[in-house]
Order: sequence, then structure tokens, then C-alpha cells
Amino acid sequence: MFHASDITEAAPSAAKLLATCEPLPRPTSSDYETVRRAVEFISTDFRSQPSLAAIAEAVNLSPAELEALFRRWAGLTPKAFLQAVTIDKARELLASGASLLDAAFDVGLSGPSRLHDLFVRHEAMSPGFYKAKGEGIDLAYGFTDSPFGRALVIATDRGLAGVGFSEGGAAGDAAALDDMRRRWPRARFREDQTAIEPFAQRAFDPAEWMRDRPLRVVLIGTDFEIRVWETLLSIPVGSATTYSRVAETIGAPKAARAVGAAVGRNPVSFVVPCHRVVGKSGALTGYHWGLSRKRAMLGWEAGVLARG
DNA sequence: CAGCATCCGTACA
DNA sequence: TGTACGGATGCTG
Repeated sequence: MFHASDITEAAPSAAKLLATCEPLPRPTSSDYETVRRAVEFISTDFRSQPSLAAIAEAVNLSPAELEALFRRWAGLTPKAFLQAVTIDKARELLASGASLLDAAFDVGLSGPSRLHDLFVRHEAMSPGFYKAKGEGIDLAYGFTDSPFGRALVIATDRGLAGVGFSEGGAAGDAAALDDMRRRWPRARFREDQTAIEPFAQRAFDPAEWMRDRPLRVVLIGTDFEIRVWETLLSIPVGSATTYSRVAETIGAPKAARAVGAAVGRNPVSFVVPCHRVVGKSGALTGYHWGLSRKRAMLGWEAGVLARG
């Protein structure tokens, strides 16, 4: 179904988003950690609708301090974030996202609602490469702070190849790296902070999402997986779609479950927005890096839009 | 909300 | 090429 009104409503908010995102003061590492814990707490306990005081207590700050810090980080209050993270909100996102996805494909490759495509340019690695399990390629990796916790960033010389998350500490880092190594067991991994820094800086900062300087992403996967991941790139920021809807879009209407599996194998978490796919009921059914992260990402994106 | 029918893609032989 | 497997589904009661 195509609704012209969906596009005309979406386009201004996109322009607004791009025009009004001013660079944020770069938060310190410990600020990230505090906000991450607050996000975690809210995401986990949103059903009980905790008060500001309760959230502040959980992260050992006064309510005023938390509010200021949170607002600086996400541009909205903890209370507003809490609201954004509820299932109702996810349903709302779903309602708009589904029709936007339809619209994008009805219009053709550069439909006006393909917001995410404006700043991500992707290319698929050859099937041969995938078959060789990464044989003969160098992957640079490094860790960085992100709004969703400590992130593992992986890059080839052609672009961003992976984003994952660490639970923190040496063990968390090792687990995240292992997770990535299993995807491309024959690739050569080397720690290289300099190589991943440009991607680390840009992936999580909306002020850096610019059409004229698209983020280069390389997708390494099977044919089917790549079709699924490309579809994810057409879901606008701050909206959502369903597994079955993605299945229909790629022409395999009965493959909802296989789509779920493929979405789960997306190596470039967040940048390829697998968090914007939810169950048909609007429930957030699963996430490779933890459901609370998925909630946080959807809430964070709602906040990014609200700030404009 | 718990159970289950169904069914696709993948891995491995 | 065949087959076993299991899942980030989606209905049904």
C-alpha cells in the first residue's frame, strides 16, 4: 500500500533532522558509562515506569545531575526516553515504518523516504569471499565508546565491515571479538585503532550523518543475507518494520523466520539497522547484542528525531 | 501467554 | 545432492 501522505510527512522531518543536528560536546568516557547505565536501567525496567529519582539513584547521581547529563547526551529527558522505549512507542514506529517501506519500494530505488541510505553507501563482497570464510582479507579492529556501551568496530580498506558490542572489561572485549572472529574464521584480525577511528567517530553521531559524505560499508554474507541487509538500509531512522514485511519485500513472503535468522547475523550492528525490525505484534522479539540494547537504540533514535 | 504447525536457509556429509 | 537442524515467526486456544 502506498500512501503519499506518508512521504510528505516523512520528508520534512528528514530535512529537519539533517539541518538541526549541531555537533554535541564530546562527552567523556565516564559520562558515556553513566548514561549507558541509565539507559540500561530504563530499558530493563520501563514496564514499571520508574521515576526520575529512582533512575538517578540507580546511577548514583542526583536527579538534577542526571537530567542535565542525559539531556546533553540524547537531547531529551530521562522521562521522555522512558516513554520512547515503551512497547507502545515501538508500535507507533512500526505503523509509520511499514508504510514508509512500502513507499520506498513503490517509488523505486531513490524514494524520498530512504533516509538511512542518504548516509550509508554499501557494497557487497563477492560470494567467493564469503565462501572462503574471510580467507586473505585483513580486518582492522578496535574498541570505542558509544551511546549503547563499548563498541567493537571492524574495518577493511574498503569500508566498515563490522560493529558489535562488549559487556566491558577484558572478558567482554574478548567475547565480542570472538563473536566476530567466528563470522570470518580465516580472516586476519589486527588491532588498529587508527584504522577504525574514522568509522567509530561517525557511526554513532547524527551530526556526522551526511549525504555528501556517505559512510562506506562492506556487507560480507550470503546472497540471501545481503538481500535482507540491503532491505534494512531502507528503513528510515526512528521507524520500524516486521520480519514478515522484510520477507515480502525481498520476494520470499513465507521466509519470515529465515529473515529473522539473517537479520540476527547482521555483522554491522546499528549502522545496518537490524534493531528496526520487530515482531508483527510490535513486540521486540530478539537482538543478538541484547534486547535492552535494541530498546535503547529505538528510543535513542526517537530522541534524535524529537530533538529536531 | 504458552504451545505448535510450518518452512526457509545453512551446514555438513 | 540430500538431509538434518533450528529459529530475532506468527497463529491459535
